[in-house]
Amino acid sequence: MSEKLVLIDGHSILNRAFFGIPDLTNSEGLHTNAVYGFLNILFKILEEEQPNYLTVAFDVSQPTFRHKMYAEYKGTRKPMAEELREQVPLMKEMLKAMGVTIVEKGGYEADDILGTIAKRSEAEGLEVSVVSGDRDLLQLATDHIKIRIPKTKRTGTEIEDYNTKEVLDKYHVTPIEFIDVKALMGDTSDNIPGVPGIGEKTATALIAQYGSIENCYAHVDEIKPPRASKNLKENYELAQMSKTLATIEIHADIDYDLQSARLEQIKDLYTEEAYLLCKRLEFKNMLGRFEVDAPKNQAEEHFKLVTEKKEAEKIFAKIKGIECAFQIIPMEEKKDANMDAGGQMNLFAAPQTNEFLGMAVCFGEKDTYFFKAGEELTSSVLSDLLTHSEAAGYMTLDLKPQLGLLHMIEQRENGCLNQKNIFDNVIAAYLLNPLKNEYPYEDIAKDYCSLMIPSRVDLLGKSGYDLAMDEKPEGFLKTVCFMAYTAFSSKKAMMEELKATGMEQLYETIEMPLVFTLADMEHTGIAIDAANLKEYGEKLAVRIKELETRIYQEAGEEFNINSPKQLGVILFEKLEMPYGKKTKTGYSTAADVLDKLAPEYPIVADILEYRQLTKLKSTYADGLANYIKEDGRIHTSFNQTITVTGRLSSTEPNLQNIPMRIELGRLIRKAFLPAKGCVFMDADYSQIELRVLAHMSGDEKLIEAYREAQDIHRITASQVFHIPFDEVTDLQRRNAKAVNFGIVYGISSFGLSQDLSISKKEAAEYIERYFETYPKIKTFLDGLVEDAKKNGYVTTMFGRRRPVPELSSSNFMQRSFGERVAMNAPIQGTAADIIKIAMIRVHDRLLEEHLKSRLIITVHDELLIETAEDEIDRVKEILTEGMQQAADLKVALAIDLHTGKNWYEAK
DNA sequence: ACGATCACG
DNA sequence: ACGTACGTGATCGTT
Repeated sequence: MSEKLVLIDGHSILNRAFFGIPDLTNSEGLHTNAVYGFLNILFKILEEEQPNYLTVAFDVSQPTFRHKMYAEYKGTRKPMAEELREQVPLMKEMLKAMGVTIVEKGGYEADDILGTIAKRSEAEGLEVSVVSGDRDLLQLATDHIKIRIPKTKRTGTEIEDYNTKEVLDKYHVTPIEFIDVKALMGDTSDNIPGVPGIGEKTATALIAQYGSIENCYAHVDEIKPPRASKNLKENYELAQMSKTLATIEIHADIDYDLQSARLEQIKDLYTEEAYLLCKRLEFKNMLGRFEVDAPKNQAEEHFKLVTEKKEAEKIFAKIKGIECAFQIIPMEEKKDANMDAGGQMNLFAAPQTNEFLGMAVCFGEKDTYFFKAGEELTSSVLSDLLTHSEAAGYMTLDLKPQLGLLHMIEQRENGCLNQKNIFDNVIAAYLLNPLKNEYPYEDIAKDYCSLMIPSRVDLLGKSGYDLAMDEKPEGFLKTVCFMAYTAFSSKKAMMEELKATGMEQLYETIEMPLVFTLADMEHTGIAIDAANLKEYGEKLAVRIKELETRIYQEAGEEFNINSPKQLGVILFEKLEMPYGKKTKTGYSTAADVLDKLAPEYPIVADILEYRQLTKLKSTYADGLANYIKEDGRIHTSFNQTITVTGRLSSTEPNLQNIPMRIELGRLIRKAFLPAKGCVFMDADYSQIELRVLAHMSGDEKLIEAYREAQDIHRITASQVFHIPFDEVTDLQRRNAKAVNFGIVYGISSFGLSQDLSISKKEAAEYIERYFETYPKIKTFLDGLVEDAKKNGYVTTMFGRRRPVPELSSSNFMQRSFGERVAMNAPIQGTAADIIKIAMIRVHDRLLEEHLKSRLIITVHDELLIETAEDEIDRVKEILTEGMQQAADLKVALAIDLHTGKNWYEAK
């Protein structure tokens, strides 16, 4: 069998990948989508073809001969998008790292290089595949040269293949004739002028009949229709030039050594260099290909396993007076002491004494230990050893879940390990770059120590830690040791970076203390009346059943109402309702679309109610019940490193989106109860974001407005529309309120017009009047966008940063998004900073005064305290003062405070 | 795994 | 001409 060569049109495939794959950016801000897409196509082709040779051709950036000819004819090509341009050198670097032969030569386009190499190689008896996104290359197709055109589809990449036969079938001309077709019809994207008035149809017909442009002219008077004949006669030179432009050079003067392009096996591409580059570009799922080749890290040689208590004590004694990193992996599910795997009682099982599987400790380049929890050296013993080790300072990755295991919940101190001397590298990494979704240890090691270390997935695969401990003890040990090693090694650089970016204070006085506050809140949890929840769910079920029956009747058939796809077909095809919007996948059935149809079609109103009720039942009534623990309470997780603005988020379950706006949903809050002898005390900031805006912009009129009126939206309306306060209509107030919201979101006339159902022009007028009334707000917001453009980030009052990479995008939509983000982030972020300060103060105060009351929930601008009945007055003072004095603004930080015997009443 | 939808601030 | 308000998470259906 003959040998195989794969030739790739570098720029063309890069280009295709760039437009086919949504924007990807690594944490350095490098755009990487094109490189990523290119590699995917490359690997797919290689795996399919298993070629013996591989070569990639690139254009050189200077204008080429063919290009120049056309440039004289009509301007120049459109410049390449910046996000793509920066990926060209990156792509070449990647290919070089993989040892792939790259051919490029000034004066030639990639087409010419591909054509020349393809023809030469064919002559030498090879099977050639040319991979390109460009149909121009079809002229090269023969029985031994296959043109492969990848298409990015939703289902993945599909490749169209063309040999002579496929070209004939699809275009009704031979590959050589294809040149002439192209020359006649022209191609704007390829800068081929073509003959005016001749399109694809005529060109194909002419060439199919006459075989070439030259022969067309030989018979030009026979040609029909006469219009085509006339056009041809008048544009002879243009046709000639087009043909030259369309013809790919196959005798280019290039040096190409086939043997140096040899590829023994695909695995040869997975070099260490390429691995490192993939890591840098953060192509995580690409790394799987490199399995065996992950380079070893020096530190790994010094990881030691310790199981003896005596030895452990000796090692912990060494930590005194120096810094030490520790890392515990909590058990994913607490194993019940007396149950066996099947959940049966097992009276003979040893009692479960270990709360965690082991602890890694690192206090030097050559001192990383893994202490495996066992019978004598229990997790509790390990905790004590650590907390009494008298280190000068500690570091760890993701402290919060470890605090309980170290017996530090609700205790401000435990031995010498106290909250003042712990550094959490993940929290620091989040502050330094809040854009990432996760902060795995290998990223921290890479970003702050330039260390390349194997990731958890490299070492353990995708299995959970618990399983890994049993199945891959080696990998488990290494993972935890690498985490401690990373925490130890990166602290210094991270601390310096925090100082350099002005976030040291934010880190030390807000984020770190908050870790302890949140741990306490999660630990306390909130009580739920399961019976109440169940009853509520049953009530919903009855009504849902009714609605279901009616909807099926009205539709004339049964279908899945929860499927937007099926619902779309029923409403817009079967029942022929006018559809408003469309989504990528079909008709939109979103609430705002259905709202407009509801008055006319009873079925739509029923569907809306059905949606509402099933949402309440599945997410809240049934959903929350699954999270009730043995203590009758729900313990949510407050995540501190998720949002880009500095807010917290809540998961498993999310207690920050419990229904409120609609009465029926709001009733769920009656199932949230205070402990016996307690009431709920709930306080929320009144328009904190608008107040922050007033302060940060320094706009006197808005500040003044806050000093005198309770109803800020009404006074805004009065000032913007120049009417007396008492004469503001409800509509005017509603409009003013929408504008106030819009301002905080980074206003756009389109967004406001959508919200108020008015024209874009009217919305623009509102905004203009608003800015006339409060001129400093406009100056402030414009300044934020300017800052963001200049620095690449914006900051909150307390120094929190939000990078805004979208502002440098060449895409209008992305850039506009960047502008809105630049306006919103400092406001939303400052509000988040403020409530965090309040939380810490309130929480700490409750502990200092040894009160029984506990802070248990936060919802962005709201705090909920489970308050002992005999402490109500004092807690009210603490909460009020804690929230109002959290920041010193030019306007007061007003709060609304309520108490009640459940969350419904307290809010 | 991802999009559509909808709950909250 | 482009085509959107800012920030989240859970559930469901579809791929």
